[in-house]
Amino acid sequence: MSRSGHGRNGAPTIYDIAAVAGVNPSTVSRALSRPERVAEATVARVKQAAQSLNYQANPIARALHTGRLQTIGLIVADLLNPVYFEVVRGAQAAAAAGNYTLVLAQSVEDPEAEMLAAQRLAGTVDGQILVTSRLDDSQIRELAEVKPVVVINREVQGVTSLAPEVGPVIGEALEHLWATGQRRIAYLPGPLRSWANRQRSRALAEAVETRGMRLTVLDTQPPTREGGAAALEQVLASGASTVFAYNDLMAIGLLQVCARASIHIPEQLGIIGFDDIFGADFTTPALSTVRLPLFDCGARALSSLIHHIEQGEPAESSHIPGSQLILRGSLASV
Amino acid sequence: MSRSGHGRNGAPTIYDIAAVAGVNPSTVSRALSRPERVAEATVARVKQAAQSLNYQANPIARALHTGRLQTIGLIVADLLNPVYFEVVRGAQAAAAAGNYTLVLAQSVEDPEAEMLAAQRLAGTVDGQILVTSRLDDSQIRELAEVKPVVVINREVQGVTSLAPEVGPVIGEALEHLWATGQRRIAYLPGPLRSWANRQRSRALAEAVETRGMRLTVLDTQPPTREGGAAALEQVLASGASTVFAYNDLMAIGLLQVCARASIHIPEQLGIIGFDDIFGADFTTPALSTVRLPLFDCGARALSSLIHHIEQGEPAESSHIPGSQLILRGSLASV
DNA sequence: TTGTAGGCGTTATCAG
DNA sequence: CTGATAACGCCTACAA
Repeated sequence: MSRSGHGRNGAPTIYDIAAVAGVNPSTVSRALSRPERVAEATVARVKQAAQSLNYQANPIARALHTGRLQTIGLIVADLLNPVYFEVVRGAQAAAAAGNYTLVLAQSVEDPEAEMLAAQRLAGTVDGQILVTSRLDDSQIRELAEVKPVVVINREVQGVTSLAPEVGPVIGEALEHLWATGQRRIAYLPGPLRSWANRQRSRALAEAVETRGMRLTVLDTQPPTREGGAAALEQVLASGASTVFAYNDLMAIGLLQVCARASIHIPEQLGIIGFDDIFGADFTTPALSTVRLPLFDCGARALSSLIHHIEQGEPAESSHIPGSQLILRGSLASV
Repeated sequence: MSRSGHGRNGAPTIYDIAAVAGVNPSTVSRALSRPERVAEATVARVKQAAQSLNYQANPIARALHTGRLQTIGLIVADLLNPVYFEVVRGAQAAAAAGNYTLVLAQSVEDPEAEMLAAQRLAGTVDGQILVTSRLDDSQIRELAEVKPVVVINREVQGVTSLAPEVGPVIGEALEHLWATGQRRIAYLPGPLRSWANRQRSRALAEAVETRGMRLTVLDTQPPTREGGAAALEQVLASGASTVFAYNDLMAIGLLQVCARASIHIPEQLGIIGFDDIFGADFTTPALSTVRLPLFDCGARALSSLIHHIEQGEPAESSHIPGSQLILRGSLASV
């Protein structure tokens, strides 16, 4: 049977190489993937032939057998949100290093779309990373039963969970505020159902308490500039001298509305956000913020996943250190 | 031969469905992919069985035969550059709509890395999109011979090329400048080898000429904030009253260094950039800029690619309309 | 060390 | 309309 003669797409196959090198196709396969089990001379001839034909192994055919395509799916809620891009970059870097390819999908902030995307992806990838997932714990576990899964910015029992560590850096921020005479803090929350919001809110409450400062938790707002701007009135009413916003977008919205209302930052009101998004230092004054180790989260998620895929056992959950307090003009300096 | 009994990974196959539904596996395949060629009753039974087994077709096995994995590769030079966000989003949206999955890769601004990524990807994807590619025309054509390719922000003979249209909007910008009394314009170029830089530079020169204004082309600078800041001296020396920067990053760098030098924007110097990147309106004054239809470019690239893949013939190259002049505080108003 | 002979899960061709 | 059966390209026992 002539199995040779180029595949559908015209690409050469191991059969073509076999013909050129004068050996059996299976020998070609071996020579290429396990050269130590083939005579040196044969390996040389095969490699030569492969080179001359410009051979590239067909990953799909390989995957059909091994079950692995060397791809990892990354699902983020919203590609527009610059916060996620550092995660993507970190993951991309680690993927390239481990010889994996990243497959990107977007959930559009919609749990159903996210589940759909995840299930579709599950067939094509060797593992998945969910960033700030909107899914239920049970849905996530369901996905994790099929293929290895790592979640970022979330904690799910039984699934490798990675999140930036925020306790220490929030403590550091409060030390700074204390040193500059601030005693009354307000927290402007984001989506109450968000795990990150709860994490930040809780850590802040704790840190404030241990220092004997006063915390006012404002009403929740959408995690956007508009949301931040909308909070102005309540911020002023709270009597707080510094506002911690759930994220930089809200902080910037608040900062800009203050400028329009001629409220001086940081003299009359200090503002600090989370994320250190791109552009956080474009504002006047530049925004102080907590920079999270998002690149590391992405990279770590990937290596955890690769570990799981290749070793067969899930990696441990952990809090990723490396959060930094970024002091800029929106907070008074010592 | 018992072909049934769940695949390697435990997932049910068409053999399992066949057993449950009491038909031949090939009938299952047909009932699922071409129901019109199978008796209604049979289709119903098969679908029922599939549902009850929670069957999901294995895309890899399908791809082995059809040669298509329903995936499209997107290679960008640098994921950190927010300019690309919109392209990615547009592509992602169109991909989802066309039932394709986006595979993302990064070239790290390095032609060799880009070629490597493209070649690796070529095996797994049905087509590729190169954004602001650093490759030679010949290398791109080489890739295009294997799988369909679309390039964005570039023009390559023989390959579908998509780029934002900039002529009209630059004309519009100059009308505005003219109306506010500006006559002497400077252009602060980005990388001279960049196709986008040449496109912008040429369109600007043409538009200035037809209006009898004066254009000074400054020395090239890196396309970063630092590059923009570094140009200050030359900007002042040029005597221009308005600077067109190659991109927003440079424009913002220039704007910020002006603030430090107490040069009033826009009274003493008008500044306008390209891209309308995230954060362009965070500055004081907010940056005027030319917003490019990047989302559309991404979406269009995808539909062109899908057309090519499914119809077998390449789509036409075109300039994508929809560029907008965004007037903010960094230019004087009429 | 190398060749033979399946098998991976699906689709497509060809009879029946 | 449905059932065999042969690819798709690669991998891997097993046999030689």
